[in-house]
Amino acid sequence: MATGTRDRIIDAALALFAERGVAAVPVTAIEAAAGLAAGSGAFYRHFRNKTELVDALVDRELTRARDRVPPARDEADGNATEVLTTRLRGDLDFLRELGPLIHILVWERGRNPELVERLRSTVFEASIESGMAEVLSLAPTQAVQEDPEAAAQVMLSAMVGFFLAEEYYGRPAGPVSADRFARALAALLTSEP
Amino acid sequence: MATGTRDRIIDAALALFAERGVAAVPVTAIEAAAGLAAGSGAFYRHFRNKTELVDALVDRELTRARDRVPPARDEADGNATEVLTTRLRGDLDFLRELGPLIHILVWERGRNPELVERLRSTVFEASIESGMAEVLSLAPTQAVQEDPEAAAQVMLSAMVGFFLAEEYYGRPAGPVSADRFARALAALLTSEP
DNA sequence: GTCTATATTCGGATAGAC
DNA sequence: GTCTATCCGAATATAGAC
Repeated sequence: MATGTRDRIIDAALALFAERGVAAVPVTAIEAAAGLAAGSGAFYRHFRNKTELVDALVDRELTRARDRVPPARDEADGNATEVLTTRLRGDLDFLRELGPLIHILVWERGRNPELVERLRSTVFEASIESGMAEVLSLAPTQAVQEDPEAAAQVMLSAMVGFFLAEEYYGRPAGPVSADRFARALAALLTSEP
Repeated sequence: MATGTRDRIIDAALALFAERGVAAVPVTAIEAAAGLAAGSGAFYRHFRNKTELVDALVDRELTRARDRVPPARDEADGNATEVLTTRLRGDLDFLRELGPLIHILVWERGRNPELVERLRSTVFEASIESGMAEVLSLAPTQAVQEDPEAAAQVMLSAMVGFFLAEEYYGRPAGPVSADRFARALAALLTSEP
């Protein structure tokens, strides 16, 4: 049950941090959400302090993100635009899974630079790289081939921007649904002169 | 000098909030940064409390953003891709000016829903609308014409995503500079089948 | 309007019983 | 491992002199 409590604390903290921010969540609130008595020091039997909890939490979630199996691709359907649209929708779902971690990054930036750097090098650079391969194989248009790396970053940036707008404003932020958005982005990437 | 101090407090708070987050900045630090004695209650002669300061600050910055004169356009140079590239670089500079306000939005979300809604309806919707007009006049390609609203949101999302990556990771986040990014996005939007 | 000083509340963290 | 009780430091906010 010892390890069980530790994980329950991490789960509770993840939800609270994503919602309110790390600094704004007192340890007492974490204890309460984890089923411990608020104000008892029970938390401190599992973590030296709040900082150590954040580190452990990020470790766990980053590992989960890395080990996530990409969903199987239906390679055999439709034209390039359709295939890319489907992939982009899947990527948006992945971003949503990553959401809490992203929010914590946002709140911890400045206070925890090496956390930020880990996320950047682990997730961001890998996304650019795989995005570049994806876009080159599915949308080898002239605009893409001129600078595939930049095209991949446009794709990634658009996805992240849309996701964040959806998260920070009540969803949907604008008149465009996730479906329409993915389709428009795919169409732009695959439109051949 | 009374109003002068009030504005100095807002200036100081804007910088501190953008850097560390609202919750993490004590009133004493704002006083110090505004040239008042830290720990003196001098702050409270100008604002009832920190919440009221945040409201006043957002009011001021939102008004500034609304009243900002868009930089004059050199209408007469180059092809559509070049013109759009230049515009996008200008928009990125505008986003950088808006940066502190965006960071505060990010930190206050959840604690201050009507602030978020004001920013969404004031800035976000206006950006979609003007972006749609822009993209239709400069890049009336087939992909854009099929769903101009979605294309505008792709453009806006990509800009915001790039800007945030630049801000939250040390700049530049990836191997792609702002110039390369703007050019690639413009090329994608204007590439005609 | 700004200062010194202070009352108060709250969050972080520890001690020791069970 | 979790509880009750408690200490300490930091942050909000006020009182009253200048």
